[in-house]
Parts: sequence; C-alpha cells; structure tokens
Amino acid sequence: MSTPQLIVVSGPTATGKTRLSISLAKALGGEIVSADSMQVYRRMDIGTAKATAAERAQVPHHMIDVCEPWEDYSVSRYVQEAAAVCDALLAAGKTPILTGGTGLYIDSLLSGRDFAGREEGDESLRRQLSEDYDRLGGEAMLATLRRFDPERADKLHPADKRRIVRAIEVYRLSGKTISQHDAETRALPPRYTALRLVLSYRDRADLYARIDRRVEEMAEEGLFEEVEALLREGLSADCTAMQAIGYKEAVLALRGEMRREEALALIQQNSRRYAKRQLTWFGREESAHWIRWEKEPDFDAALQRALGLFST
RNA sequence: GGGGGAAUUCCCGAGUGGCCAAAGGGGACAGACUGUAAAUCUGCUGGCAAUGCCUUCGGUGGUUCGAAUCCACCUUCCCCCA
Repeated sequence: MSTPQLIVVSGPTATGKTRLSISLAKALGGEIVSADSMQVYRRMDIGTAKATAAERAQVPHHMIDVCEPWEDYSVSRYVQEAAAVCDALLAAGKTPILTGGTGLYIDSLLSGRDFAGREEGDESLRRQLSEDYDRLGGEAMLATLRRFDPERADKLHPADKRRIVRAIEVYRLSGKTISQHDAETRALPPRYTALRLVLSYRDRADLYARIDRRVEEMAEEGLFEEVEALLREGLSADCTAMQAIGYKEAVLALRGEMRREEALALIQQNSRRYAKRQLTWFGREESAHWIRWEKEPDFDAALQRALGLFST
C-alpha cells in the first residue's frame, strides 16, 4: 500500500483540527488546504475560527479568504479552486493537509466530482423553479420531477424544496437526470488518495462543553464587533456568508431583537447541533481513522498516530 | 385573615367523563445530504416479553362501568381584598 497523496483532518467544530494540521504540515513539509465553507470569506475571522495570523505564518494556508462575504460561494467553485491548489502542491512534492469540517467539500474534492448544469452566477432558472415550488407545492413539483426522474423523486421528501428544485434544474439545463449524473460521478475513480482523520471527543458531553466554551471565547475576542463591521460595510444580512453560525445570531442581537446573552446561548446551541450533523456525516466515511480525545486533546499522541498511519 | 386562580409527559402548553400515553411548539436524540452545506430536509421522543399490557397528568381519598378531566381534603405557587 503506497503513501496517500494527502491527509484529511476533519471532524466536528472545536476539536483541534487547526492545531493538529499545523503540526502535521510542519512534520511533513506540507501545506494546509482549508475545507471550510465559511473560512473562504474575508473579514469573517473570529466567528469562523480561522487559523490566526501567527499560525498562518508558520505554515502556508490555502482556500482561506478567497472571496468577499457578499459573494455566493459554492461547492463547485471550491472543488475547482482547491483541486488546482492540491495539484500544484503535489507537483511541488508537498503534501496537502486538507483541513476543515465541511464534509461535502471534502468528499467532493477527493472524489473529483463535477457539478452539472448552470454557469456560475446564473440563477434565473433556479429562481423560477423556486417560485413554482412556492406556488404549486412540494407534491406537485415532485410529480413533475417524477415524470423524468422517478428514482430521485422517490428519494426526496415533498418538503425538501432545495433538492427538488435542484433536481429539476439539472435536468432542464443538461438534459440528464440528476440520478444519472450522480451515478456517473460515483463511478469515477477518486481524484486523490487520502489518509482520512476525524477528530472528536470520546464523550459527547466533553465536545459540547468545549463548543460552549469556545463560543464564549469568540465573544470575548470580538465576535459582535466583527459582525457589526460587516453590516456597517453594507453586507446584507441574508447573503450566504451571513447564514454562518455565530453571524446570523449576532445580527439579531445587533438589531436589538434579542440580548447578547441570548444570542450567545443560541450560537452555542446551533454550534452543538452543527457538530452533531458533522458527526453523522463523518460517521459514514468507512475509511476514516477516528482520533477521540479524552477530557482534553493530546496533540502529541495524535501527531504520532497520524504520522504512523500516513507512512505505513 | 378573607376571596379567586393554577398545578399535565425533559420544558412550554392544549386537553373538562370514554375516541388520551395525552394536540401543538421547544429541547434532546437519530438520520439524510452530489452548485446556498456553519445551509437544507426527515424521523423520533413514558416502559415492556409490545396488533396487547403496565406506569403517568401535584398528593391522598372518593364518585362512576370508566377520571388528566367531577367531589373532598392536603401541599405548593400566583393574583385580589385586608
């Protein structure tokens, strides 16, 4: 078994991905490629828990601060850009350390998946379908989908507006059903071989306690001020970036719709739920190696274990 | 001291004699996920040898074929008069 091309450091939020990835990059002479859907946005630093300037000075970081907060970033764009970065690193003989908690981004990049349809920025058909859905209802839209893609229609719940709209959009734009597209991309050989690490805590309560504490720390570091600055520069509260946990709740507090303590409690709760969803996502990746912290992370042990797994 | 109101399953909150293990919401838990993914969507939530049985609606005791629902007393909380 040959050495994988890259290492993935994933896991739920607040488990030490950044720190482990930096020590791994140093040990291997690699560079970090972020796999985080919110760290791509500039000026959103505290709430997305980006690596600090000091950390980034130690090891090159990629795919952080690659777009403006008002832009609508997407998986598709991520895969294109991150693949270019990884290819360049590999060509230079450096190991990409793919680090982040956005499961869809990681899987899509690793698998080499492409995304059918629409040009970047063309929202017209999607907007039309969205209006149709609101007007006709989920059952009717599912019936429409069923006419050309019964397989997908059977899998989707009528309330799943986003996926129903997307499934119809793919067919209208490409003439191919999304079921067929998925099957084809699934059959593709993976773009990269990877050692997959998932960080977490042995005990869920410890993970949640860590998350709660980190949210408090974010507030102390100036989360509300960061969000305030974004709003002051004219950023709309309903853009994709502002859907990020920590930001959407801070907006409510800044508007006076709730007290800061309430917003903070909400951020903690939403973060815990997000972590649970991440656990579910990573849980089905069978090739993953889990590193579960006891009460506190043991980065030295984790580094040794990772290096061992990487070289055997 | 007198008068009135309220106590419901983890929380809030419906439920005024059988159709009630008990609406709805929240939370928790579980899952899905191929161009918004920190997003979005779904399921589930008393126990069990489980098409039925057991325990539960502040407590105790009644009425009734049958009570979360009616009566009595007790406990706690709230409001009004003093």
